Amino acid sequence: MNIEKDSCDGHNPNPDAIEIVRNKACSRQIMEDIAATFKILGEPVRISILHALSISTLCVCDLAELLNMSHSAISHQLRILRTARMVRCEKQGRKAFYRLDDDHVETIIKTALAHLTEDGCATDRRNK
Amino acid sequence: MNIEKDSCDGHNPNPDAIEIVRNKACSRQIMEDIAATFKILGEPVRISILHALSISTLCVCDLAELLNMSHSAISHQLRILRTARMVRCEKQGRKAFYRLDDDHVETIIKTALAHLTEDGCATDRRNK
DNA sequence: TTAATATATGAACACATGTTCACACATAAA
DNA sequence: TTTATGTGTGAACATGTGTTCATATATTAA
Repeated sequence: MNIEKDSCDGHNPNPDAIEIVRNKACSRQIMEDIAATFKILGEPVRISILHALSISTLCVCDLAELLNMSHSAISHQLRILRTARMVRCEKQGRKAFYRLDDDHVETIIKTALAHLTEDGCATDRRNK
Repeated sequence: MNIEKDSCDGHNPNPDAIEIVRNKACSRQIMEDIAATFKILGEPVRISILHALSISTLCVCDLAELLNMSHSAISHQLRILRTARMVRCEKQGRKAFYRLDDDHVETIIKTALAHLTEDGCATDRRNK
């Protein structure tokens, strides 16, 4: 099949390579789900919260104290993490104690941390 | 040490739990580096680009064709991925062929994908 | 009951960021 | 050289999002 300039005006994409990728491509929905997960992990505050909760169960005011943030801001972030099923909430009296929902998130974070620290990329990339 | 209401106006954080977390806490810089990595992975377009490049080396117009985006938009995204050392560029003539820089990123994405698909969380979470 | 505590949440604001547009730059063909 | 091709990039715009503020809800103490 001699496709050369069909859909591209002036550009010559490689139809074979494109076909190979198309056949192995995941659905757009999967891509968006993966990205949504990473987007939630893409805020330092949320990473700090998850890291703290991986060490100990904490309530909102513990986290506010630890991260030097307002209770409102912490609560907003916890809501996002709750909706994403990354943390779980258990009420005791008027306090709400949070902990990680499962081990998956911690695994992902540790993988990324290993990626950043093992080969010294963290400092290199900071100076770009 | 009877710390009870020193720095918190009206709230009673648990000083023991906070101390435990503080002792194991990573630096803020590490948190920001981790979050920065995830933030880059937090866009569907970039995930799609990385996924495509994990299958085959591709040039800008291949990616534009595949993802149905403008060459400019693709180029902008590739710049971000280049700066983060997630993709590498090799020029051949007037074309620029891109591929993944190393295996770390692919590993992280596959971990997240496994996390989303293994227990059917992807569909559950979409309906929140 | 009333007052205080602990958390949750909607609105508004400020800021960050992805795409588009225009154009610049580099390379190959004519 | 001129022309076409392939990519890179700055500016502007629109959109998304995190924090603050105010307020609401729920629980405990007095």
